[in-house]
Amino acid sequence: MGRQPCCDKLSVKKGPWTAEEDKKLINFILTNGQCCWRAVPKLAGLLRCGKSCRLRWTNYLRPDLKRGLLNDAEEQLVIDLHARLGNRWSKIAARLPGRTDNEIKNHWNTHIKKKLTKMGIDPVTHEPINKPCTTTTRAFNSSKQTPSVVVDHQPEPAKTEESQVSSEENSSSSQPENCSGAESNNRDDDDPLMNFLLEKDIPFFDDALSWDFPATPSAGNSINNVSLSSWEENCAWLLDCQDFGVEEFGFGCFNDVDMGMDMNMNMNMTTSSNMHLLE
DNA sequence: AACGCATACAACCGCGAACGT
DNA sequence: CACGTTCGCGGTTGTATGCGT
Repeated sequence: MGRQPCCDKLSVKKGPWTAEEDKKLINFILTNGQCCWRAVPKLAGLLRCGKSCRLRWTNYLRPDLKRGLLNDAEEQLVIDLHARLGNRWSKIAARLPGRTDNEIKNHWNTHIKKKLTKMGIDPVTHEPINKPCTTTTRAFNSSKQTPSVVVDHQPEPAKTEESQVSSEENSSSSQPENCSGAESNNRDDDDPLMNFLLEKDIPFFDDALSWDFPATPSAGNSINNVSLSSWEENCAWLLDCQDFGVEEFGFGCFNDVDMGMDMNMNMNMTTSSNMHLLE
């Protein structure tokens, strides 16, 4: 039947987004909400394809994104989850509030892979390097850096792995790259912490405290000095948003609580790329 | 200062799943 | 149930920036 191109390639702009485009997209999404990405560019007056708009929004412009490098807790969590889920970045990202799959994927490829390799651990299989691939697979114990051995009892995909994750995520054809597809069997059911983590879509690591509506901006900073590097900048960003209609942006949720502390959480758009919005 | 290489990350592409008709 | 459309995901690429020589 042939796939219809997601957009008319000829009339679509590609490459880095400009501040103007960002403004248009933010303005549109916050005014109208996320609906039918295919229609967004037209309605927002952008010469981009819907796909590109969605990506830009979800990976970069969403106000609830954290910015900055993953902290140790997050990084360890990514490793743990990767050991269990493989390259299912979206699933991993779902456990890290404010982080995107793209961000985690990039961080994995640029930082964690190397780190694990240095530690003598194969970042793909999470097994010690130079160890031949066997039916025994390793997974990180959730609370420790050292890998814990989990015996792969049999090749048949055991349905005993943790319930939700397995049923939901094993349906994916993309098994982790672990040898002989053993990944699906290395979910240590006995690990209550990981079971909990994988069952709940709620923040649980230390840094998630920053999502608990810190009482004051300073309190927020003390909790999360990665993402809250510049509260003033966040304020400035939001104020700038007002210039192009943030009143209608639909941040109604912010009315309930102190604006400043909410921006700590939701407006962590402090990278230089975002700051171009201030210009 | 200039060049080349390495690194980090934003963005693109293609595929498959989900959904609607 | 078949087909078409849209969306989301994961892999990959392109480019800006940093660093060493």
